[in-house]
Amino acid sequence: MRWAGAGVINLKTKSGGTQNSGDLKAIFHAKRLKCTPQRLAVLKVLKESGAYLSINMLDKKVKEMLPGTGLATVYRALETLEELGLVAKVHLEDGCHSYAVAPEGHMHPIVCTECNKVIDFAECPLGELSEKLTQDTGIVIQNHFLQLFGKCRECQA
Amino acid sequence: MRWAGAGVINLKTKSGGTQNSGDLKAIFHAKRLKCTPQRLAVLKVLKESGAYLSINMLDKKVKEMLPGTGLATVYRALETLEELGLVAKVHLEDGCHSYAVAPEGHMHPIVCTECNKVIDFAECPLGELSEKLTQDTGIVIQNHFLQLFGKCRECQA
DNA sequence: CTTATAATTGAGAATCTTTCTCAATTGCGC
DNA sequence: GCGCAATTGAGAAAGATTCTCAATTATAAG
Repeated sequence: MRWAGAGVINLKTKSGGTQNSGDLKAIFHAKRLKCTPQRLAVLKVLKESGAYLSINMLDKKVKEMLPGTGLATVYRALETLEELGLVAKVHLEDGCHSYAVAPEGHMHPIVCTECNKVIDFAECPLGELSEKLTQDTGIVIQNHFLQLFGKCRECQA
Repeated sequence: MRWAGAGVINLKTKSGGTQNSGDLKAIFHAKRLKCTPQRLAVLKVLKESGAYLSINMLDKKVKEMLPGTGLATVYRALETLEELGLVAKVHLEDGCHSYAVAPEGHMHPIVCTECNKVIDFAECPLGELSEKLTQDTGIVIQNHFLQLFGKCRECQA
């Protein structure tokens, strides 16, 4: 079994957005989705972690927070939360999918290769570049995917 | 079954590097790896495609070129070719892994979201940004992953 | 050109990941 | 509270990837 996030506990690097429970309800209800304890638990685990967590790590932590939660529900919750823009999915280098709380605004993550902690930054260099590339190549750039990898302060020790 | 590369045939957008058969042999032998027809077939399929191909598409095309080749061998060949830096693995948005010939030098791909054709560009904006981010955050940036998505000229019609 | 050897392969089994099915449950508008 | 549609849990099913092992093969050495 492969999983990311081993040993990552409550780094709280990300604020995880500023929605309070009422905001969240509204976000769900706006799309006729129910605000269920399972979905909230998945989001809470991600918020408290501040790191990219793999499905398996998430499943484990969600079961601790809300015993009885099924793996399929974790998958479904992540799908829903991603559609709502509340969590972001990434592809770690080993091919394992992981998830983190989605940052607010247009940001990109720096992922610590040791502890999977995430720090987002806003200086996206792709706006200008995209225009230039469109001019040069004729390709209409629609989207981009950018992640940086590095070693965070704590893990440099 | 999901697969990328549907209907992508011989776009020849990428040169696929300049190794001739002798160079390739040397590359393999330098790491005590054998230059087998299966490995060459996988590389050839990718070179002739110029697009990101999923495992299943690759398997299909390799079997056409070299009947009898097993799926496990395609997986193993890709692993080997990736270690040698000859092919690049990507994560398409649906989570499906795909592979393309690795570009020469430091480049990033623009992937057409319609046909999966790949065009690489060299204007990587992350050198300076990485330094700045390291100064700002203390994180030592080691690596980055960048892909652009768009619609190529042909697919805009 | 043989031969010996270690790397590689094919086939299917095994494992892991993700999705699906369906009856039972539960949030939420009324 | 009631009723209904959305959601859940559990396990089955499907899909993706890796493993096992006997048979084959590329390669270096003679």
